[in-house]
Amino acid sequence: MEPEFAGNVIPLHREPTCRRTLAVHVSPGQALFWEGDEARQLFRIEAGVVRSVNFSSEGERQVTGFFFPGDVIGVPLGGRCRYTAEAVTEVRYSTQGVECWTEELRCTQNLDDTLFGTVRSELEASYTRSLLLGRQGALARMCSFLADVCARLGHGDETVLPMPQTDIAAYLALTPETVCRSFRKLKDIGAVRIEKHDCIRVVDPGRIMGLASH
Amino acid sequence: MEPEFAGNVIPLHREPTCRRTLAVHVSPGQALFWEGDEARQLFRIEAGVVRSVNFSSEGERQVTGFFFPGDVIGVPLGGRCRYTAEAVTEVRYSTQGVECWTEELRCTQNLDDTLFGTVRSELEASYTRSLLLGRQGALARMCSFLADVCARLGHGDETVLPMPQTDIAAYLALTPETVCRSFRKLKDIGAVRIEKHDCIRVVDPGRIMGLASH
DNA sequence: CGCACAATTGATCACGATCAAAACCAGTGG
DNA sequence: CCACTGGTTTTGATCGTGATCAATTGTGCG
Repeated sequence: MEPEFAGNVIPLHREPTCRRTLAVHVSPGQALFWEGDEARQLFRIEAGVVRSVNFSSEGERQVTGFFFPGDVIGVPLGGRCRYTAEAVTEVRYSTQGVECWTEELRCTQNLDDTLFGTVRSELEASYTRSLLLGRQGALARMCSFLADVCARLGHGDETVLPMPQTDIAAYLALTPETVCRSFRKLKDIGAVRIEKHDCIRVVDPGRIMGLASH
Repeated sequence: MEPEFAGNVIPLHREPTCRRTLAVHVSPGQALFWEGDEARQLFRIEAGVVRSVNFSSEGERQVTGFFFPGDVIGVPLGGRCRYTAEAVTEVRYSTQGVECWTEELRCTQNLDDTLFGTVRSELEASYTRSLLLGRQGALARMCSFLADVCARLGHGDETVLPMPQTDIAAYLALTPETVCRSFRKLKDIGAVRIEKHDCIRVVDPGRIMGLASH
């Protein structure tokens, strides 16, 4: 696209030519992009929680990942979005054109940071869930999940889960009933506290991690 | 040609400076690399089947993916190998240093092909398994898996499964017994044929795909 | 208040895990 | 060629967990 670099050379360390869109807002339930869309931009989550959702051919819904502030999603692997990204909470995000990103890739010195720093969110997501669902036992899955979320949010010792139990169920391939009952067990042990029916606080991550190993 | 690019430009379409190692062989059960190793090279599978294996903290074994000729594995996401790669059958592969790969990335015109063409194998692997394990019902999981393997191997209509049932079980988070019984059902239906106790042939992919949707 | 939806609790049931044992197969050595 | 061994597959019987069905409570919101 740049006329001054004809044919076979490209600049190194050039300033990015396109800029980042700041402060876009979406409300809970709304989508940032849809499965099958052409992937034209990267989405960087600035605030809030996003879930990735996939529908099987039969209309069966799966939540395949959760994304938090700092995560970058929408990487064009194969040119298309592989899932629908929905806001779980109120969300603020910024976007960046893919051309801009690939250009950055070319210009950067340290590919490892630029490339995998941004792509990592999505990759870790399927990787993590794949391992999670490999565990058998509802409680073990729950605890692995909770440990992971606490680690990623990193709000010190106590963490309030930012997503509803139905989403957790869809993510762990369990029913809402089973998720609820598992939370009850954890409450009885004293690993979590359930305040206001909707707001679950993890108070003993250590205990959780112990149960995760089963 | 070379000296005129001083400082801030690099040539495009330059010939790679490092070459590919050809024709390395490993026998069934042997590892190409280990989980936790520093990722120093890419492995391109030329012949045979490779499985990726992860051990949880408790020593629980999970097969997280299968890789076939043409697939490239060992991409340094985060600098380290995230799994152990074991040969399922007799395997022939070639390697390429990561520096060489990142250099290619810089030189290439079409990032999409170069970058995601090589990285895709691993990504698709966790992505696919994540969705697979999300399905409930042993038979649905089995059939989704079989459909996927047939599609990737693409040996026309009939496909002979190149991995033992124990590996399939570890991949689908099922027991060998359950996998065996599922195969029996598929045999009774006429979707697969079991020849020689060890060698399973998929004869009706259409039927399989129907059952996959459940 | 009334509506819609998430969370909760209980009762029942089915599926897949588990335990146990036999059959099958490949490789090795007598 | 046959006996022996180790690993995978197969089959059967039992058990436990999580799905399912059903109903109530809780919660946010117009």
